Amino acid sequence: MSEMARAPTSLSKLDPGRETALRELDPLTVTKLWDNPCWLSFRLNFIAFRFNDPVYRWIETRYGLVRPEFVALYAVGLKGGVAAKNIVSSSGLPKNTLSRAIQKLLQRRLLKRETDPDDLRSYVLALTPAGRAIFDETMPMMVGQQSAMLSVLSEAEQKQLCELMDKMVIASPTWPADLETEGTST
Amino acid sequence: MSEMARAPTSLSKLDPGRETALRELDPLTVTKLWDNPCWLSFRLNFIAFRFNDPVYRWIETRYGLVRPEFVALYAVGLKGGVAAKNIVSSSGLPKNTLSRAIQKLLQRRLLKRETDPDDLRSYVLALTPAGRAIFDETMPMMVGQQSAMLSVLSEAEQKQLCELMDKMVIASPTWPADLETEGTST
DNA sequence: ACCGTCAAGTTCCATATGGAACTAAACTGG
DNA sequence: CCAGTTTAGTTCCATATGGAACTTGACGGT
Repeated sequence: MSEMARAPTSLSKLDPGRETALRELDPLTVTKLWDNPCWLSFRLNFIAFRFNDPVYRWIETRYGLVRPEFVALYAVGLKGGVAAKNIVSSSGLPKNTLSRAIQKLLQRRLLKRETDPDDLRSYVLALTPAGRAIFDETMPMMVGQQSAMLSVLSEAEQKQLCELMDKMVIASPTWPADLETEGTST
Repeated sequence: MSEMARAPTSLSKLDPGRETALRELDPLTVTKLWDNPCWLSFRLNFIAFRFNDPVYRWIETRYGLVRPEFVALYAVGLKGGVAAKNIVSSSGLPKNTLSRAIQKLLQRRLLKRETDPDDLRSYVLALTPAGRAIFDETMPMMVGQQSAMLSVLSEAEQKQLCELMDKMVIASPTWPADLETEGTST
């Protein structure tokens, strides 16, 4: 009961040089890192937040694009010809939120679309030159932030990290997407 | 210009057995994984979402606790005696959102607090037995989801992943938190 | 001891968000 | 080829969200 599970990396194993850096972190953060049975979730959310927060703030102040809008623009930038449903299922954002985001991008002429001849309910999306310009301008900033965050890892470690996360994403279709009320009894 | 950076793991290197699982993923997801200069961000957000979404839905339907409320409850459960500011800085949620969440938990007698004698502006938080009960019930479910997600990795790989993310979190105080308008010119 | 600055939490308010109902098109099968 | 069901995208509406201003207490210098 009072014996709480720990993350696979316990604090004691880290070289003491790092402990200086630790003083920068809130004590609760330290607990969430090393005295937390849910170590994965915390690390994911923490690191993702440190990327998303500055990046999306920059984009919003610079272009007036709110997060779901930029998600849509970025997705279309990566792969032209996609439909809203693809962006929904790859981003996890609700479809009405994305619908609105796309409307806004259409109004601002950053995106254009035409009905998909194979499915008249659906639209094929593409960036306008103005949209492409934003995509091209934001990319270096995002890559820069990513590099800064990864700079503490060696090349080999970065590759490892990428591969480990790959495996997880690939396995993701097998994960439970709904937890109903199972498990707690017994 | 049309030559786009790729993630450290290119698709071709993966054993073809996995390609079956890939068919489950939206084509745009596949692009975001392997034709995306920002591979880190996408993987982080994707995996985090696959954890957060089912877990928080379960908690909300079962206990009527919304996400920031559970974040607060979980934080106090991990480390009693913390203050709201600690939860703010470890979670990244805005402080007014957490203020409200804590109010709600106080009303529902899941949390109690008393003014910190050392700083009269601040409160020391603790779980009530009812709050502790929820904490104890949710933990196995969360750990279960985590295990399911990690099950594709070997023990050694899980440890690696944890350590790599550790390094990043520890280095996080050195990352830029604000991107101002620098970089894009030259 | 006093004044300016900063920090912890709260309150206000405009707006983003997401569930649910809706429209229109596409499959399904008798 | 016509009901019944599913899917893409939109609209409605109640509510969560987060920026900014505010209150009260701490802290630093003179």
